[in-house]
Parts: sequence; structure tokens; C-alpha cells
Amino acid sequence: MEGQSKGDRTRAAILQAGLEVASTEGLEAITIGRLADRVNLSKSGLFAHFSSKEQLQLEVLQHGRDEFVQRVIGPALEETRGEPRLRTLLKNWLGWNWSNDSSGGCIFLQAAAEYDDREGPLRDALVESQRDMVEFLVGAAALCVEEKHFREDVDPRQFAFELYALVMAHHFHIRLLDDPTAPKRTRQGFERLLESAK
Amino acid sequence: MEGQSKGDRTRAAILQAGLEVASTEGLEAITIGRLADRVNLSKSGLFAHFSSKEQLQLEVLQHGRDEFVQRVIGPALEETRGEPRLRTLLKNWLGWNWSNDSSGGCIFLQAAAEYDDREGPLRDALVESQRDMVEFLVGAAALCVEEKHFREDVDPRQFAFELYALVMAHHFHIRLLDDPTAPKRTRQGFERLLESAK
DNA sequence: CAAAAAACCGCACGACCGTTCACTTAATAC
DNA sequence: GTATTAAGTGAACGGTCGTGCGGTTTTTTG
Repeated sequence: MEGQSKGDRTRAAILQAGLEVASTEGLEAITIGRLADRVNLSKSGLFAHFSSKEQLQLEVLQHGRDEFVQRVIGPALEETRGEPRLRTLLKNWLGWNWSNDSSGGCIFLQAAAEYDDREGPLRDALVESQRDMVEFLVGAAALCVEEKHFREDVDPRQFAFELYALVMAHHFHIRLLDDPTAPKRTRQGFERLLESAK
Repeated sequence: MEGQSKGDRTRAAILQAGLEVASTEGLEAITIGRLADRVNLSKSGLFAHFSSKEQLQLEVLQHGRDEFVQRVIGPALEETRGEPRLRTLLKNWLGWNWSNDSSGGCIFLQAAAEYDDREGPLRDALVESQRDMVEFLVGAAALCVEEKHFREDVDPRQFAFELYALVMAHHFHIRLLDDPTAPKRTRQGFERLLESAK
């Protein structure tokens, strides 16, 4: 009668393991057998929790969204509007990309590469989440204008574009090229972006 | 006795088809069978051209490098050093990302996501090619300083970081989000980047 | 045009894939 | 504590994967 049944706990463990695999090797690299090993279940035992592999992938992606909101968006929303919020957002975002706790980078950037030329429900779900993300950035930038932290003629959408660009470059440089100066360069680009908006 | 034997021509066709698959679905999505269908060969007939699947993938990646040099780097090198060369580079680069001629986006950004958390020869080859790419950008920016198009205190490496960032964002917005304003935003970011370097 | 070499095919293999189903074991409810 | 329900197992299926081998066809050489 209380919170979590056995099934719920198993499900959560599966999604967590799925997120780890997906963020390092991709959503397409998720395999029933491999995931079953990771959580000590039989293939069929794991499969019984989902109606299909695609459904499993969709739920893993959704789990990624939830985690991102909790670890990145949430803390930013607790900050005061405008520039401080933007700074907190970037800080946690870079932490998310870099998080070495079992996971490998950002599942969204990983999935973006996988589905940017493919059709289907997975692409649709990803596009929706990324459009949300962009809209959140646009909103955060618009608040900077509203709070007079930015000039009035700053285009929030252009600002969001360039901010996301920096985060992608950060991910690329730190994960693929092993460049330890990536965070510094990202922050420097961010400061330049802020400067030219003021 | 003359230029191309039958085998060479077939090989080239395989690599071209491989590049198309790799740029849309990834190097990992390359499959002997699917590729064999695409070029009207039997699985074993195709396989005989390579010593292993990994070798095939490596050669596809190398083919991508060659194409990129020919279509993007080459034209830029014909331009006069400094800012004009940089502008030509960006123009052709965006064209490469967008090239709708059978291919799907940039094979390097695709592969970067696939191998940023994996080990092996494929990752090594990719990292090398991307380091080269970054070094080329750094050099192009340094020439801008040398030619007095940029201020003396501009850091070419920081410039390269931010330029690559814009190109990644362009790729992301145009291929995943279907955002037709992406080229405009990229150019606008580029102009801002140039402006603050002058 | 014949001989040598290169290119290609068909078939088979073991491994892993997603999915189904009949069954057993464990957790929950009364 | 027993009845009921939920959770997990094991074997099997058709399919595709990378790879190896023996034989046939095509291209190249002299």
C-alpha cells in the first residue's frame, strides 16, 4: 500500500541503467540482453516491464528529461531572474555534461546525432524535448531584457542559439578531445556573449 | 595498365555509399549486408575488399576526411589569408553540413557523438581528424592576427572554439530542429565574433 | 585468344537481436 | 498464513549480424 512496489523499484533501476548506456553509447545501443545483465534480470524478465524496445527507449529518454530538469533547470529556477539565473543555469549545465558519475555526457546531444536524420516516435520525442529546452533558454534571455540586465534590442532567440552553441562545443571538447581548458573557454565565450548583450 | 581497375572503382563506390550511411545513421550503423545491397554486391563480394568491418569503417571515415578537405578546406586555402579565407571557410562549411545531395549532415559530428565515450581505433582516428580540424581553425585565426585583421591580443584558440561552436549549433538547429533561420543565426554569431576580435 | 589473376557469388557458421509463451518463484493482501 | 497477484525465468522462434571458404565469373595480362 505504501510508495514503491517491487516492480516500481526494478523499473527505476532499469531506466537508470538505460540512461547510463544511452548517454555513453546511444539510445540505439540499448539492448535488452545487455541491460538485463546490468540489472541482474533475465531478458524476458526485463522485457516484461515494457511493451516493446522502442517503448523502453522512449522511457529512458523521458527519464533523462526528468533528471535534467531536476539537476539543471530546477536549481536555475530557484535563482533570481535575469543574469544570476543564467549563470546558475550554465554552471549546472556544464556539470551535467561532465558528470562522471557512471554516465557519459549528455544523452540529448548523443540522441540528437542519432536521430537528426531519422524518423519515428523517438525522433519526435527528442525534438519536442529540445524545442522545450530552446524555449526555456529564450525565456531566460527574455527575462534578462525584462530585468534590464540586457539591452532592449537584444534578440533572446539569437542569444539562446549562441548559448547552446557554447554548451555543445564544451561537450565536444571535453568528451571527445579531452581538452581540460574547455570549461574555461566556454565561460569566456559566455562572458563575451553577456558583454555584448549589455 | 591505366588509372583505375575494376576493383578500385567498386571500392570507391562502396566508400561513397558508406559515407552516405555513416553521415545519416552513423558509422556504427554501417552493415555489410545493407551496404552490399546499395552497391549491388553480395555480402561476401563486398567484404572481400576489406579485412574487417572495422577497417571498412576506418576507410569510410578517411573518405569523409578527403571529401571535407576537397570541398571545404581546399576552397578556403585558395582565398587570401585572414578574414576573406575565414569567410569562405564558413560558407563552405555550412554548405557541407547542409548538403542534401544524398548525404545527411556532417559525418564528423555524427561520429563524435558515437565515439566520445568509447575506445578503439575508430575513436583514435576520429580524434586525430578533429584535432587537425581545430588546429586548422586556430591557424586560420592566427593568420587574421598576423594580417592585422584582428587585434593583437586575440586568442586564436578561443576564436576557434567559438567558431566551431557556431557550426555545431548550426548543424543541430537545421538538421534536428528543422529551423530555417539557423544559417542566419550562425552568420550573425559569426559577425559578432569577428566584431569583437577587431 | 589463351592463361593468369582479380573480382565476385552462394552457402554456412556461431553469436546476438527482439519477442512470445508456458511455467515457477516471490511479494502482497486479507 | 493462506490465497491471490505480481515479478521473474528459461527455452524457443525467426532474423540479421560479421566472417570464412570453395567455386564461378569476369577482367586483365602477354
